[in-house]
Amino acid sequence: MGRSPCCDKVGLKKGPWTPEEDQKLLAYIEEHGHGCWRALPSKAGLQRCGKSCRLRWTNYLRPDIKRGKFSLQEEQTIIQLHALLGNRWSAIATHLPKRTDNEIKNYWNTHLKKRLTKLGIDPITHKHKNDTLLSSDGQSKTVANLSHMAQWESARLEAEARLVRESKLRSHSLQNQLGSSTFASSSSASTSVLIINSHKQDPSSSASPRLDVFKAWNNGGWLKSNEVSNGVGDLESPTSTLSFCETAPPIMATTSGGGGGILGENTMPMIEFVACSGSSVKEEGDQEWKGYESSTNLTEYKDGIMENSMTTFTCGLHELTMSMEGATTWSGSHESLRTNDHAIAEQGFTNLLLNANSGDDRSLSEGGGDSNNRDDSSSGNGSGDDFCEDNKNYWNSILNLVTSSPSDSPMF
DNA sequence: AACATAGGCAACCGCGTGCGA
DNA sequence: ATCGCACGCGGTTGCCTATGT
Repeated sequence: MGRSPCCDKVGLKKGPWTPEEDQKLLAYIEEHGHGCWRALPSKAGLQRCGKSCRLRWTNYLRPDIKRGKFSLQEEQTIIQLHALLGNRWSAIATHLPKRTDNEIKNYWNTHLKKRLTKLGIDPITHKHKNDTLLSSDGQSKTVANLSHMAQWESARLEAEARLVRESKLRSHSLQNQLGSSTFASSSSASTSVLIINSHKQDPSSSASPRLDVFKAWNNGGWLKSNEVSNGVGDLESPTSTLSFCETAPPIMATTSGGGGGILGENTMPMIEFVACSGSSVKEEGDQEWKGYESSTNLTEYKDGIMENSMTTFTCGLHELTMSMEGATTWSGSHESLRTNDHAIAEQGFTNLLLNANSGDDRSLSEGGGDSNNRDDSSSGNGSGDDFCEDNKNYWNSILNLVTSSPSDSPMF
C-alpha cells in the first residue's frame, strides 16, 4: 500500500483559517459540493491542501454542527460511550449528532477526563480506584468483560458502516427484490440492529443468535460479577439477566424518542439489564447455558465461561450472517433498537461524576429533565453498595445507549 | 502592569484502510 | 495481485486566552 502523499506542501498555507478562506470554502461547497477534496482547493481558489479543507469543513464550517457548551445529556453520553468504546471518537460522535469527533475528543481531554480523575476513576478503564476494596474479583471482571463488550460494539459499528455501504450499492437491485423473502448478503458481519430484525422476521425462532450474544455477555460478565458480589437490595444474590423485550413494554412510554432513525420506527425492542433474584438464564430456554448455571463455584469456571461466552458470541455473529440472508432490506421494514433515554437519565454513576464537579455551575436538574434520582449517593464517596448500584445503572445505560441507532448520525 | 502558567481549542501529522486502475 | 490515491481517524502540537502571582 502506497502511502498517500498528503498534498503538495510547497506554497500551501497552514495554520488558522481566515474569514476570507472560510468564505471561499463555504461558497464553493455550497455551490458544488466538496467532491474530491484533493481537487477542491484549486477550484475554490484556496492555497490549502485538500486535507486541510476537509478538516475545516467537517470540524467547523459544516452547517449542521452544533457549537457551544455540551449539555448534561451530551456529557453523559460521551462518558458512557467512552467507557464502552474507548478513544473511538468518530464512533462516539455518531451518537452525538451535530458534534464532531474532534470537538468531543477535545472536550473529553480537557473536561471530562479531569473530572473522572478527580473522582478517583480511571478515565481509561472507567474503573473506580476503590474497586479493589469493593470487590477485587467481581468488579475487575466486570471491567474485563466490558472490554469484550467494547470489542463487540466496535465490530458492530464497523459492520454497520459496511452494511450501509453495501446497502447503498445494492439499493437498486434490492428494490426489485423487496417481494422476495430472501436475498444473498455478502456482509461478513451483522449488527445488533439486524439481530433484532432477523429475529422479527422469524418470531417463532427460539434459537436466536442474538440471544447467544447477549447471553454470552450475561454469563461472561454480569451474571458472574453479580454472583460474586455481596451487595444489598437489588444486588443481593442476584442473577443479573439481560432481558430483551421483543415488543415495547408499557414502560417504553416513558422513554423519549431518540434513536431509531435509520431503520424504522414500528417497534422498539429494548435491552436492559435486570437484576433479579433467582435464576433467569434457564428461562431463556437455552440448554447450553445450564452448565454454567449449575456451577457452584464460578471461579473455577471463570476462564471457561469467558472462553465459551466469546465462542458463543463468535458463533452468534456467524449465525447472524446467516440469519441476515432471510432478512428484509436494509431500507425496508427494519426494526430498530432505541435508546432508552430514561435509563440514561436514571443512571447514577455519571451523576456522581457530574455532581462532584463542584466547580461546574450547572446543576443536575439542568439538561432536559436529567434528574438526579440518586441523591443519597451524590456524595461521590462511593460506598460499596452505592457503587455497585451506581455501576449497574451506569453500565445498564451504556448498553442501552450503544444498542440504539444514532438518529441522524453522519455515519449513516 | 508585566510576566508566568494553565486551560481550551483549532489545526496538523501520520497511519490505516477502502477502492479503482 | 499489486499499486497508488483519497479519505477517515486518532494522537499531538501550537496558538490564543484566561487566570494567577
